[in-house]
Amino acid sequence: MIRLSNTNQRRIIIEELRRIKCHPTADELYEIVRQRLPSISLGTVYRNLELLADCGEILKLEFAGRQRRFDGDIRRHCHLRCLHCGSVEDIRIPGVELLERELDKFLGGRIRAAQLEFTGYCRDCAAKLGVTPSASAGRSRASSFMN
Amino acid sequence: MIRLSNTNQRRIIIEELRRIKCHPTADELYEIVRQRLPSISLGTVYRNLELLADCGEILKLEFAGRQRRFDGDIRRHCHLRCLHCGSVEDIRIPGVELLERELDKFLGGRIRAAQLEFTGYCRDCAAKLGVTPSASAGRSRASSFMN
DNA sequence: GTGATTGCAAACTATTTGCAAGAGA
DNA sequence: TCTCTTGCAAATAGTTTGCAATCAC
Repeated sequence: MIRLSNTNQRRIIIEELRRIKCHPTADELYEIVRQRLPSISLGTVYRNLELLADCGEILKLEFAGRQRRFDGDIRRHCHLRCLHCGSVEDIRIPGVELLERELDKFLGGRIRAAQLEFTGYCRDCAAKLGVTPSASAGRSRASSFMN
Repeated sequence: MIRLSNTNQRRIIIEELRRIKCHPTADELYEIVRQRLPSISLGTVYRNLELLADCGEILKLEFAGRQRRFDGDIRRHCHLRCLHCGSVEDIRIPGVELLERELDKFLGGRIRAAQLEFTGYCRDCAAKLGVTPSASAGRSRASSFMN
């Protein structure tokens, strides 16, 4: 694994990405980091996010929308992408660990990773738009994990 | 559902996308369509692909930060995205139907869709790069579906 | 005829890159 | 010291948009 030198910029980028619980785009993170390091440039943020993702320090989320997003939490978990605002939310679904273990069995050879992704509505948009579990009735299990 | 008028450009775009079995980008499809309709513009291809995806006639494959791809086959299936060349390949994995049925149980409420995506190497790149099933040994099931 | 669609070109957005100056080991 | 990294700005890549002309119904 590549050893990255410990610059102020890089350290603060990691710190802020780990601290916030959302999944910011490069420019969102740039604005956040700028509050601690006003002279940092957007290019530096992009370069570091790329490097850090290559090293496995952070996660690059490419499945979603137009803009790339980043996640400071590299533990395996699922994401829900909002169809309305494009945000990405961590999602815990009971029983999904079993599915993931099944998925892992497919890894090997040409396949290096498998991911489980969900699309729907984030908490905020669901509330604003009046999305309710009854919107797709008949799938009663759904309501058990949505809150 | 929106009713789209039947223009020559639109018809040929759908026909060609359904005919080819890969997952072209807008400009790849533009080049293909141009062989039948030399005066078509790239903008028209973009506009139609967007509309057709909105209508559910085709599938839009979005990977943030890279090029969008389109799929004329809207039946449920998995994709393998190549880490080397960025191409997207349909992938058939025995047993995946069971996983998908399990995934469907999560749908409802805020969650509208679940998808299973794989990353790794396409057939061509795997051959070129010498990627072999033994690359991640110990996961013996893997070789059973890779060819 | 009227609204939808087209070709063209310019605009826009996200991301990457070249380069000289500066920081880290 | 010497390489890696930074800030800046320009470049690039992919996509979207405005507009006048044209087409489908």
